Amino acid sequence: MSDLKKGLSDAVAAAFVAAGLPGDLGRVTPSDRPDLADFQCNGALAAAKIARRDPREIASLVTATLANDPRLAVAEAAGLGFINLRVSDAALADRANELAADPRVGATRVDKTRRILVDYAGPNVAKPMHVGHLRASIIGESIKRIYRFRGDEVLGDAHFGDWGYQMGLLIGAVMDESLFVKDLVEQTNRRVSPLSPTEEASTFSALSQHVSLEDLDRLYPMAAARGKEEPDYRDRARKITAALQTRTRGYHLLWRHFARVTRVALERDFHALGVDFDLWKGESDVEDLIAPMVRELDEKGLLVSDQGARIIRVARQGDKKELPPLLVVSSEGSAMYGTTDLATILDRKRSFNPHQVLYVVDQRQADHFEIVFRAAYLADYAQDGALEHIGFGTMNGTDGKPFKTREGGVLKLNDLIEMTRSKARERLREADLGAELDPDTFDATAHKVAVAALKFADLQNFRGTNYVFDLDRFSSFEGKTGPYLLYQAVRVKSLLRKAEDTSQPAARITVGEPAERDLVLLLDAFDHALSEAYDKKAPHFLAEHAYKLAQGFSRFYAACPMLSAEPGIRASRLSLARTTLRQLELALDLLGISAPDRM
RNA sequence: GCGCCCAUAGCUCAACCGGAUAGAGCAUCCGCCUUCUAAGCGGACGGUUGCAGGUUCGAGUCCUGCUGGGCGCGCCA
Repeated sequence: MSDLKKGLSDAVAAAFVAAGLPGDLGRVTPSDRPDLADFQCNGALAAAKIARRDPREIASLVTATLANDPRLAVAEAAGLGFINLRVSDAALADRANELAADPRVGATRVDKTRRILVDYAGPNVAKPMHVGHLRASIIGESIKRIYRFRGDEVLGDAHFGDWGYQMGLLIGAVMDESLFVKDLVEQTNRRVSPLSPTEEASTFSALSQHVSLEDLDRLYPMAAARGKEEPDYRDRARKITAALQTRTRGYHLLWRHFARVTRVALERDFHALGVDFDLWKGESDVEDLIAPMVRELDEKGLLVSDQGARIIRVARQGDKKELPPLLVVSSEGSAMYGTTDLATILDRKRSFNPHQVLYVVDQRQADHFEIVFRAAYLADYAQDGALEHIGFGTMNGTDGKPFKTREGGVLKLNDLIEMTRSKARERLREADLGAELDPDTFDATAHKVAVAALKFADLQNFRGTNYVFDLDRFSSFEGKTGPYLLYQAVRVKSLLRKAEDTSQPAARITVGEPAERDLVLLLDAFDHALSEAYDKKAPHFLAEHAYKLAQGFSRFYAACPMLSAEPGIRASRLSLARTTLRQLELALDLLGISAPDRM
């Protein structure tokens, strides 16, 4: 099944070929002039250039061929050589019925399934998520869903920051604070035999009594600050880190506890945001790969000694800018974050062998990824071009500077969500919506509204640009917002409930009113928006579509009464409304947004 | 200093390999609830697409230069 755009493009292409011109000139796009046409083709203008002929003449030639096409009510040459196409109501109705019968509501699949790994969010042990994690989570989740829905085999990996110096800092800080933990860890450190599973379980349970996520939240910033100030404190943390890396039992056990409590809380928070990962591969998971990897890189002749460190040079002839090398081993003998990234690429090649890895990470890391990717290609850990950095802009406050709280601190993600949720509750009460809902449902609804507000505000912008985060604007819930989209979905649901004919077999859709035409044309444009979002790794194409669809529905809703219409019209319109709802909810789902039943 | 990104309506953002009259939302103003949820719908106002050149029948889009802003530039991640 293909959309009208594609079907008409084929027809126009054939007409160009019949006129002795290249078929790819037949590309059809939605019309810039809805008053004149539904679709247009500008190929005659381009043809005029290459064939040195009059564009109007070519356009007339093409439209003459198209005159017999039963799908077209109008095919005419206009202006300088535009080809204007208007689809017949019957063809539009056919397309609408096709969509109504399609479980995917018009969305096609990719021709060839690939294995795709999406690396996004990147939460850290013991560090609460802040607004900076929001974009990565939102965009990454949507890209993951879009790729999966289009037919690829996709894994989403949280890329958990669970290793390194900060772990040493934290272990030290926790032991300072709790004598119990200190004793437990030191005792375990001295053990020669591994703990049995039952011993492990009871130790974890004991640790849970003494070290909570709140403790970690509180201790980490303190420890990080002391590490900067006090050399002794820093040295101890380094020693603990080294001991952790050699699996010293007590440290390792405590570290596993950190990772556990953090991950449980993070998964809960992510899930509330509609963000779920298939993998929680941590930096620690590739720790064992690093030493052999370094040996192998050395054998491949890629490692170079420089200023006491071991590096891979990645600069190429013709680079505009001289890229720094990848630092594989520091002069102190430790692995750098680029080393871990490289080892992760190797690990993924072995475990999943992805055709493509998408790194949904802040744009500022562009150089870093370029360096790591080049090193990976040199080492043959990935096929040239298989690694792609999907950069996004920073989230700024209304002053245009990176988002900060009023006190100048970093806003925790949970606080942000709670602020949005409370605005949503307030707004629901004001509008006297959801008054009949029980308290639990009311809260769940407010939560959905809040998530929609946050996510849509982000996803309506192209990911590459910075954007201004303005909670007041987002939570006003008027205009182009997530709640608007939910509201339209809820209106359809309410309508269908009232119609009480959800069990009735889908009625034949007919098209007559302008609002009906426009709505069907919008429904038809879904696959294109989805493909664009897929190809460009840019969910905003889909967000834009969802918004236009909601808007189109709202116009239709205002212009075309359903429940009071005569039976044939009523059934047709209800079927159209139902199809719209399905596509709208599908698009929202691909954005990571879900609509309540009532609000 | 070198490099990357950005600059579109008062504000926040779109614009499908270069095409007709550059579109939405907010804000402002005017209309529309005895009928399906007014978080809605219709309408008005609002633009020399940062500046200057160039390529082209045609440029927000491509090229060059400039101005202004953001970011990055090996032993933190």
